Amino acid sequence: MNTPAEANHNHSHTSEHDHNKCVSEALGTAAQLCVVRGVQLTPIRQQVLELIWESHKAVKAYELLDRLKPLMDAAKPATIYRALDFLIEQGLIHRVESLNAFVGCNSSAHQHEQLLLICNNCQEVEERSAPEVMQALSQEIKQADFTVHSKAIEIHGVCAKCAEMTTTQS
Amino acid sequence: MNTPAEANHNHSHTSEHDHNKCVSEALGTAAQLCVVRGVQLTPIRQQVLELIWESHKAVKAYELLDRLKPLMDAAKPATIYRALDFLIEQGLIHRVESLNAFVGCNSSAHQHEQLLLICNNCQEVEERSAPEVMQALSQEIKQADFTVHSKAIEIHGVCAKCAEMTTTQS
DNA sequence: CCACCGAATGTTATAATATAACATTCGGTT
DNA sequence: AACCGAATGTTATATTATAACATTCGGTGG
Repeated sequence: MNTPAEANHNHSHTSEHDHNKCVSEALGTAAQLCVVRGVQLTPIRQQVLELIWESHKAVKAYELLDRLKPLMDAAKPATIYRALDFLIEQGLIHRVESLNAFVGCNSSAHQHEQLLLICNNCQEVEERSAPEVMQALSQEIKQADFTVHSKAIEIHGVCAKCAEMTTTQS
Repeated sequence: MNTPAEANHNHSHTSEHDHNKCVSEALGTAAQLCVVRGVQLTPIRQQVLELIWESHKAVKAYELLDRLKPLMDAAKPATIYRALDFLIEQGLIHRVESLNAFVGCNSSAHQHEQLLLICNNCQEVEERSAPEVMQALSQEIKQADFTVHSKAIEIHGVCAKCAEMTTTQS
């Protein structure tokens, strides 16, 4: 029932990782978590999650909308934003604040507050749990006598792959 | 020449710090830095910086626009966004990515990449240089073989002052 | 002096992102 | 069958941001 739809993703490292596995794991975990939590991963929500997972790039809401429309004629902005709200609440995706965009979360079951390494060249986002950073951060926040609700740690730059490509090719 | 305009800011800790000093220091430093760098802190830019410094809260672009209009009749969105672009380039303000808003930077002369503690209750933003965090972050980023261009580290929650108020008052 | 240049600003229009508000559907209960 | 709440449908609009071209203005060189 997890749509076959292998398809024509042209993400940059087709050769380097089994993206179908990424997707099926993400969807499988999401389904499990929702059952456990007693919340509904409806067809719309599942579809949006699947669209987000088509790549490891951050995706814009209206880009998702454009991609959803052919599949669901009734899709409107609210359709997307509601699905995104749900997926974020459930920790299944990250909102990338510095891009107003969204990306799948690999570790939705464990934790959701991670470092995001955002490549300005290929747009891919790498999550890192970075325990040392989080530890130092907790210390700092405690010193400031601040009560945390949420964290956004977003690093922009160039990923290893792109750095290599540009130094090699130029 | 640094407008006297003491005025009716109703920021939350009038009694606790000399805000006029904050403002005059910020404007003074900005003026110096711009001279040194050979860039122009024009009247518009200075005015916008001053408006941002009216409080320690993050301010929205269109809110600034509304406040600028009475002072400069020609003000339009582009007026504000251009001034903001300049101030950000010069490190004189921070863009708060998670709020699409802006706040003065206290340490424009030294460094610009800081931790922002954003109070969801009073909207005030505290900058912290957090050297241990930054150190751990550099390590982590190096391990990921990632080349940094910029960092946004934004923590949302409740500041000490607001936490005290709510526990005391309720 | 004046022709020109670049930086800043003025001006109009529109793109891109996001939410509000109310109507409808639909499965599950009473 | 009547009702309920969660999800979705639908229309409208608010909010944030940029594009594109015109104008101003201080300085520089002819």
